[in-house]
Amino acid sequence: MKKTSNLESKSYLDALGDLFEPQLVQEIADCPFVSVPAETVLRRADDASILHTPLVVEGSIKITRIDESGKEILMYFINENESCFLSIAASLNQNFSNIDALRAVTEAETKMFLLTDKQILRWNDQYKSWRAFVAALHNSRFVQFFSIIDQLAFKSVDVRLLEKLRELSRHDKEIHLTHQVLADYIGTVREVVSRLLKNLEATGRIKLGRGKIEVINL
Amino acid sequence: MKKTSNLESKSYLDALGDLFEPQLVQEIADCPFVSVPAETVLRRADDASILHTPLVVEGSIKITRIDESGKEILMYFINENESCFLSIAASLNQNFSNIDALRAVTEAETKMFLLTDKQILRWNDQYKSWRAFVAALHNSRFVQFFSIIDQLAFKSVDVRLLEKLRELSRHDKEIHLTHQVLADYIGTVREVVSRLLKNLEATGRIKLGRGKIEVINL
DNA sequence: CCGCGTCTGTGACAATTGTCACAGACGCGG
DNA sequence: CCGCGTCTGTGACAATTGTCACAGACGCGG
Repeated sequence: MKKTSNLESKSYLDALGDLFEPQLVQEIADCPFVSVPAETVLRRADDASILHTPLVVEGSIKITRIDESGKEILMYFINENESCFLSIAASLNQNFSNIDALRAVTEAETKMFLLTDKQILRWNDQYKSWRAFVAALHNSRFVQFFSIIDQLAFKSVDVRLLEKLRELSRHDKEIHLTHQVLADYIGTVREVVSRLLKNLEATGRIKLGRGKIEVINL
Repeated sequence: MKKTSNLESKSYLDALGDLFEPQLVQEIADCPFVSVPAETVLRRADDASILHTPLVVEGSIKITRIDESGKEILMYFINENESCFLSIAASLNQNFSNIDALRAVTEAETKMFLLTDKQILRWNDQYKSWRAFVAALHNSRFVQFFSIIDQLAFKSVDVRLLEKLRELSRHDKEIHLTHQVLADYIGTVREVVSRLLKNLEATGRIKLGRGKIEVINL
């Protein structure tokens, strides 16, 4: 985690101007700005301490839930111009019941401002744009959680995999993920994913390579 | 749905005084106050329209999610001094992506004030106590959603049933629910619940009756 | 171009969970 | 106290999903 120059953060602040009042952008400018390499573990599953709330301006952070046995499932990503709704919730609620067993890892090189509890609490009273930002963030997460619950409660593993592949292939027909990661995304095990993918390949709907899946027609 | 007298709502307003500023309580007092009998369907799964946001002061509303095939799973309850986080979210976000396939049914006779979008939007800017209320509501739902996802992703049906029984028996050792309702709570089918309950009875951990389960030792 | 860590493939199998089809028990309401 | 709707019990079975064990392929880094 390296602190970078004020100069570098400048362009990101311009982009934040679309979200926040100038005065709030100014306050954000005074926050620590850090850049974190890809694949950095920001929070281990067994470590409930978060010191700062990240406001991500480039890259993304993958948040997964892990149970005692080590089984894992994807919860959501914190993308550009998003923040961590959980640490915001913790900041706004003194008696917040903390959620643990969450793991946070950067997907790519990720740049973010670090906010403190005090700031978040004050901004929530002071800035309408901040409240709108938090409300939108909550919405986005709620929608995702509904979707996860739907998938787990109602869809079989093969459908979950299919829909995940469709989602992933929306931007790029070539998906660069291992079967293990894909299994964690949908809450199953690698062997099952390998088998199902092999089926899809046999029917010509995808093409498999090491560490990648080429989507033909799903 | 019958409108009741201002007199009846009075005592509930006193209780709301613990949550909200006097001025906000006054505003709530001017909202329509209704009483709804038990087992009333407030919102069908296929009906996405909600006209008002309820602020429940007595009773509770069960919110379940239903998929196309009719399979159902319990999401959460709106209890006393709680509101519907989804319709609040919809009120606060013009571009809110609406969640459908949700069903709302009163569990008992339920009394509530009905709030409008406009009020919720204004209160959010105007009253700190309202913002705290909404934040606490969101927290509570997020915690519940995490728990549901955990259960579905990591726990087998028998464990889910066991934990649900433990939860339900916390207040009363006699649980008054049918196997079907219990199955919907944990996202499985009646036959499975019947079988698992029979096993628990065989090992002397519960006692079964028609429409009730007596918890001995779980 | 060798070696080794990672990733993928696959068979055999077990366990879990859901489906179907029915029987019978319960108890409310007349 | 009869009838009927609802609730529960259960067997037989199928399908899905996960487990284990292992083989082999890939490709990076020296």
